[in-house]
Amino acid sequence: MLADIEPVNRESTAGIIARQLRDAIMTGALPPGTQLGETELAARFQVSRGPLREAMQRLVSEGLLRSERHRGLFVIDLEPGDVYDIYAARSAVERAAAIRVMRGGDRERVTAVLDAAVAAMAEADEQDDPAALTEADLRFHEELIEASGSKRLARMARTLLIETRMCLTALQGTYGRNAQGVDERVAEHNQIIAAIREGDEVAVLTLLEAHMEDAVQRLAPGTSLHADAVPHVPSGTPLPGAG
Amino acid sequence: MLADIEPVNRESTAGIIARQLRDAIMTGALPPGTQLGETELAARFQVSRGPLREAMQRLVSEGLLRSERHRGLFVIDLEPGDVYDIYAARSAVERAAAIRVMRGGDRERVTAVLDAAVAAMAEADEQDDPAALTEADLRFHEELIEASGSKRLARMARTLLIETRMCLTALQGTYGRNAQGVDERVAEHNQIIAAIREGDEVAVLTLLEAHMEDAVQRLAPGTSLHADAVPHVPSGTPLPGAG
DNA sequence: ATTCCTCGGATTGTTGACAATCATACGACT
DNA sequence: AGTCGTATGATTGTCAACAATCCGAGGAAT
Repeated sequence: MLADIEPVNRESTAGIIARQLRDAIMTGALPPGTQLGETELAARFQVSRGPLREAMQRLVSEGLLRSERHRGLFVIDLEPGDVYDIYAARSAVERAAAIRVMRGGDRERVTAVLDAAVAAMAEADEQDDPAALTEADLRFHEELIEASGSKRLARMARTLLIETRMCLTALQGTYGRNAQGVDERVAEHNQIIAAIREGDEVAVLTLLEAHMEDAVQRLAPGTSLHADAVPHVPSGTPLPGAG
Repeated sequence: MLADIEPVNRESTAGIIARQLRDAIMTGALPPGTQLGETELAARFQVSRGPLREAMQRLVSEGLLRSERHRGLFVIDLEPGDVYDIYAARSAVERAAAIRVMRGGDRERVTAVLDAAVAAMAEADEQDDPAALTEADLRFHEELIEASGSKRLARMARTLLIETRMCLTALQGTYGRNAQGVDERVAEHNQIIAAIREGDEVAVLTLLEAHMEDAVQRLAPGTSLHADAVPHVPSGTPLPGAG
């Protein structure tokens, strides 16, 4: 059995660094608005500035970093309108993923994986671990998209889920949204799983859309996915970034 | 009146080169499978290999280039399954964009812009200019997404439209799909515009989905968006790349 | 004839140094 | 006192050289 022994080195340095940077942004180690000093980061990664810059350019094209010439690279600021934008995009991507899963996907395997994610959510809730809860929540959606088998949906979703987590950490201090809606969230996820298991595509899509709508409501009350296109919150007021 | 005079330089070299590379890939100047020699390209852009490599890393993260360590960067090969993947993703993105346009978008302005694109299509058809026809077709969809005002949908669509054009140029020699379906295509676009003008969201979405489905049918007959998840065409058979 | 090994050219990966630009603090002038 | 101009330190942008790896040609051995 010499299966899956092909990956020898085969990952570029830029790719490795880019992944670590994504993690740092996602977890809040690099809060929105932070400038990424090249010298310092390069020293931390133990590489020179060249590979580091290449990695950062990847994140620029993903929209996670914003580039100002001769000034530096900064973690993007999430303005209120972005919350809507992110969830609208996610809604589109996850809908497409769900469709693909329902038509020809291995529904049994999918529901098993998703069940595990929801179980982890409940577990995290019992232990009052909001970080683990968020992680499990996002894993649910990540697995759903992974199950679609679409390279492009997966790539788009990766960035969107990072931004989602950025929103959550940016807003979790503002609103005390802790134990409040978790039962509801778990229930919504379970309903989606049930619909997948039963093969009811319309129900899956409906539940998924409602779930995304609820998520936006929880994060930015009054800002509906179904409201006017770009809900005109006063722009230029970035969400809280660093501590 | 000192409006919109802010953009002085403010675009990184990597950004400029990346844009040109995207164009080259889109137009087929860099066909699928082509290796991008750094020395040669750097000389052509009149820069050193540093900025060029940074630009190429952007395209890697967009999925337009594939990186093989110590071997080089290559334009991605489009396999049959990718045609389906691309159109499924486009369908999701454009659907979301259409929703946003229908809810709070300036429908009058949008329809005007889209009308212009369709007019360009008809014009190109009369003059037997398939390249211009494709360009106008893609412009239609690009404008629709632009009108949604969503940064993220626009970013995702940009890559998808490039890949769409890659598919078209890869297959246009194979199938003689020239004058055959253009009337149908123009008609479909016009129907979408009409539905937008009338404010009939359901009709817009239905027509859009049908339009994407037809597009796949025209490109890869037998491969439906609605068929089994990843239609199992024999993998490892890339679409024709270079001449 | 085929296989294996070795060597040389060519390309990629990485680095440190240099040039250009920006931000800030300080001082001069109105 | 306030504003402008200047100098200095720090950071980014760019480059050319060096190291590591890969690919193909050629030859030797079986």
